[in-house]
Amino acid sequence: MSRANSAATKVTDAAPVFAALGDETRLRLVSRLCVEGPLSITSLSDGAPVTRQAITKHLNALAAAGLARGTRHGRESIWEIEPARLRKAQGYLDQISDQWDAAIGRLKAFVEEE
Amino acid sequence: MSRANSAATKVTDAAPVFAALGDETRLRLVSRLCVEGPLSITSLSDGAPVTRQAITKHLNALAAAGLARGTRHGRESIWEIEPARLRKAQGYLDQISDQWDAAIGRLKAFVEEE
DNA sequence: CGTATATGCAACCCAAGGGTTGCATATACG
DNA sequence: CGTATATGCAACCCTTGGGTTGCATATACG
Repeated sequence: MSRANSAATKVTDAAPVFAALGDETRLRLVSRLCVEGPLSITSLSDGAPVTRQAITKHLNALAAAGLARGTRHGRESIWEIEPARLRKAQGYLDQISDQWDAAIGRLKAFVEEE
Repeated sequence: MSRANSAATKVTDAAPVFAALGDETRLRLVSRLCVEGPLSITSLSDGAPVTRQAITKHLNALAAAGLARGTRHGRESIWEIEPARLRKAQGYLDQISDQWDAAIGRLKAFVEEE
């Protein structure tokens, strides 16, 4: 089942990425940025149940995890998704489920061997 | 790119799952359970840099996220992975990256239309 | 039955994280 | 130039979460 699974990174490296995705507000930001493309901070704050400052903090958290990137254009800073890290997160989950598949395979082989 | 993507769940539902995976200790537990199969708490604690109680807490956190399940056998409780949730987490990431792909597609179409 | 092993429960500690308010700063625009 | 808009910075609050220690409980085993 594993998709093109390039990096053979240590699985535990994924923790910060998952942690970044593990917040509803941030996940919603990621989703919006994916769907609507690059947006300014105020745009992202519109309709959000929290303050603009909170949004800023979350964006910085996403940036720290390498999931998003913001650049200043004039008086507003535009944020966009960093797709590479998203792919990498998928790779991590694939690694884990591959391990699980392999374990199932070994178990089945062991049982049938009896 | 999207794999067999069954559930059309709200993306934000994924947050608790990612949050559960967003801790190095827990991610290591998940990995070990995938590779080595069902294990007892003390087995999982052996070699870990933290206390058995800490491991127990993390296992309960994984259980709360639906990622693992423990059943008591005699005097020890054996923990195993709940693969369904793992698949679901993959589905979430697929949803997000699909959205991103779609956005790219639209952008490209828009540019070429000019 | 007595002891060692495997967990569970509970209280407690402390740092991190999400959220807010208030104010400063910088850029667009008439 | 003056004003409105878009952000940045910093201090502060409070809850959550990871981790620990101490003790109770239950089961395997000689």
